[in-house]
Amino acid sequence: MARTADPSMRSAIMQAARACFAEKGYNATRMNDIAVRAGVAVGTIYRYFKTKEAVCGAFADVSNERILQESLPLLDEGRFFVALDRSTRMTLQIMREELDTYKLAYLMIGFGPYTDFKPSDVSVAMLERFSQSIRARIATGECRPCDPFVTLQLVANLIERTFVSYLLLGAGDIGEIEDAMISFIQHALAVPP
Amino acid sequence: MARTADPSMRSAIMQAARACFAEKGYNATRMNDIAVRAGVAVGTIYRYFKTKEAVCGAFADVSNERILQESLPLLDEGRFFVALDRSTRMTLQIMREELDTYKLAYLMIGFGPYTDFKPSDVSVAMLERFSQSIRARIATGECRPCDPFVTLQLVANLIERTFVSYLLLGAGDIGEIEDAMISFIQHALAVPP
Amino acid sequence: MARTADPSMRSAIMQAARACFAEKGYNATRMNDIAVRAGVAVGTIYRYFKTKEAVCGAFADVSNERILQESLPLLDEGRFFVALDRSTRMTLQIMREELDTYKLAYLMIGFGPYTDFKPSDVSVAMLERFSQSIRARIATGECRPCDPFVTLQLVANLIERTFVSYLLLGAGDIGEIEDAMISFIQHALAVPP
Amino acid sequence: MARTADPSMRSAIMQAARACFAEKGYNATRMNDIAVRAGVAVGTIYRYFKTKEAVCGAFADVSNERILQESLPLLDEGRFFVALDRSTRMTLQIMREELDTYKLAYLMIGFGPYTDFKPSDVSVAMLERFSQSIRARIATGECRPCDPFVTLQLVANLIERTFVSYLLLGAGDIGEIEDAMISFIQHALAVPP
DNA sequence: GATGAATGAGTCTTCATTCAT
DNA sequence: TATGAATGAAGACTCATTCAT
Repeated sequence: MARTADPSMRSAIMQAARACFAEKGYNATRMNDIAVRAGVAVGTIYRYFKTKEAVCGAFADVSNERILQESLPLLDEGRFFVALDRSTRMTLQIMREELDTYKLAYLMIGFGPYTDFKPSDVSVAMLERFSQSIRARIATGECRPCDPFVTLQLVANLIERTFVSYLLLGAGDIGEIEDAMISFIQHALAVPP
Repeated sequence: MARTADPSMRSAIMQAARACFAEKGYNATRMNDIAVRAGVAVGTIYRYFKTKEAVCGAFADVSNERILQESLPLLDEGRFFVALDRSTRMTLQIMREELDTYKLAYLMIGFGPYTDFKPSDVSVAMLERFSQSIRARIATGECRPCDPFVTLQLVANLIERTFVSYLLLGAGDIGEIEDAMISFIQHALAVPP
Repeated sequence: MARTADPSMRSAIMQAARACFAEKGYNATRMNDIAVRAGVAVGTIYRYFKTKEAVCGAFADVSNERILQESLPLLDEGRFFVALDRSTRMTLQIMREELDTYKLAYLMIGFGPYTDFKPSDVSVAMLERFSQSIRARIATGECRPCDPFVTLQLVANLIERTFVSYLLLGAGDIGEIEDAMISFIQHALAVPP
Repeated sequence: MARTADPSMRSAIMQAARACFAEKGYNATRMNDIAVRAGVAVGTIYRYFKTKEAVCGAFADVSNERILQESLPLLDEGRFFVALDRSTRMTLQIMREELDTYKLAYLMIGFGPYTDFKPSDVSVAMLERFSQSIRARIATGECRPCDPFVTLQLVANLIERTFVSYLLLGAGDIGEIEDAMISFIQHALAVPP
């Protein structure tokens, strides 16, 4: 048999690409940069991705899995007003840790004609899972009546854009306005205690 | 060299560039595309802009002047709860009309290393002007106590990101969630009537 | 290294290569195409041939054996005028059946610097064998006096080039001009009956 | 006005390309080789030709104009038997002088899938012009009855292929068999004097 | 000043070849 | 021995920029 295909190679290349794109942007990243960083030859990248664009495109459904797994449960625990606080903080924490992923996602917005960009299924799934949590809180009267799906989009937009302003676009340390943002969300959603 | 002679030609080139960038993205736009659209020769662009990046950079201070002129006054008129509604709707309307401008602003995010991007002075000026309006509402007790500047950033982020999702990224017609967003903002800021 | 082990594999590879080259030309044929067609792995080709050029080079002595075996005897049978007809028709028939072989031979002409191409020994041998046949016909007075070797080259050139025009280059069905060609050769060589 | 387009540049590039292709073959010729030989930059070639293949393709209707202008008239002068001699010698002389052109034409045969190759209009036109000459000779009884168009194809094939064997493929000096070829053609066509 | 033909450095991509398994 | 994943040199092509007119 031949040298066996290393199943981790595709993701190793993606990880290298993510780092390069996040560091220098799509344009300034050379296929060779990715290859060097991944510790493979240029040609190898092309066994796994048809073009440079395809490498970037592979990040389209960048996973929000961690937010789903770690932030969501917090939304169900304890009083809603407090749960919003905890869940939001955890979300920001995860985003901070996955900085490159979010840099990349934003990078991709500017990447081509906008029509190419579609919110990934994962995000929609995430919103739907969160929706159930909100629905329950509405039922208990802790959350003001609203369309949970739409409202969660608004919250997600708010968090994401603020995160981007601060951590990606260098407006400062997000910690400075974290409290204000949480308070904003709490008042927008929760019936004050 | 730059800012030479005919200032109307400079802005004609910028307008052509904005349209091209918005249509195809920065990467896919050729200097020649801009030239053709502007009805000039490629060489001419170089009398007004040093490089292609410089053409894009000229949009950095993309004007929020209309929002300042048209949305802000509405925030001061009538009851705060209602004023928020009117002002937000007007803001969205302006953004809809200036679609290319916002496309471009988002395009620039993905443009290069993120550190290059700085929120424009105009935006800061805008937030400061709005802040005074909020401060007055806090004084009258119509707005819950908060740091006006930070809070307005949050509102701006929420509106902008939601606008982008819907109008630029094609998630649907923003009209569908306009009411929900306004309600969200009202509850986040205003002491309910 | 070369001519290793299984000789049937070597010829299987050559057959696959011939088909590929004839179909797509030398340039457009990938080593992988040949491998797939031969049902072996790319690496295997390299156990039998040092390089891609070597695969092509192996066709240099493309066999004219069939023409020798099947067309030549016809040239000796019966009256020369008629023999020319039968022998030429048989030659064309064989060429038709060995289309790929001739495609390949022509392909090789365009292959590299022309100096690389040498008429194969087999062809020379063929011409020499035919020469004897012609010499005999000159002796009987059926063929006009000429240098048999040179004259046969001319006949071969005529047949080959015409065959190529019609069957390879798609000028039409060679049957349309087969009679004219035979008549042409008959008049050029034979003393009319 | 800008630097004016040099109308001779396209043909200068083609001439350089012809020389390179004839010298090293299509494969071994680099776009840069052509550029250097033509005394232009690589990019300039691409203003006149879309691809490397296109440069080669531009030779498809390589002109037989000289043969038409210089060999044809000889076919009408004097007795047919002699005219065939003179016309053929002139044709070979022209081909000798236009060696690169013919090298290229043969090179192109091996270039791609054969179906792409079409005899150029010029060639067909040439055959048709020659046909009239032959028709006249048939009328006078100097040429044996035949389909002039088809027969001329045969003659052209014979000359071309023999020329290629000798001058391009290095079988020797065509002068060695020139007499034999002319005699061959004379007997094939002309009623002996 | 305006033009647009020419430039050529820079990069993505290909694919013959190698070699660990 | 056969395999085919990995390699990386090599080259076609692009396109921002220049500059002769």
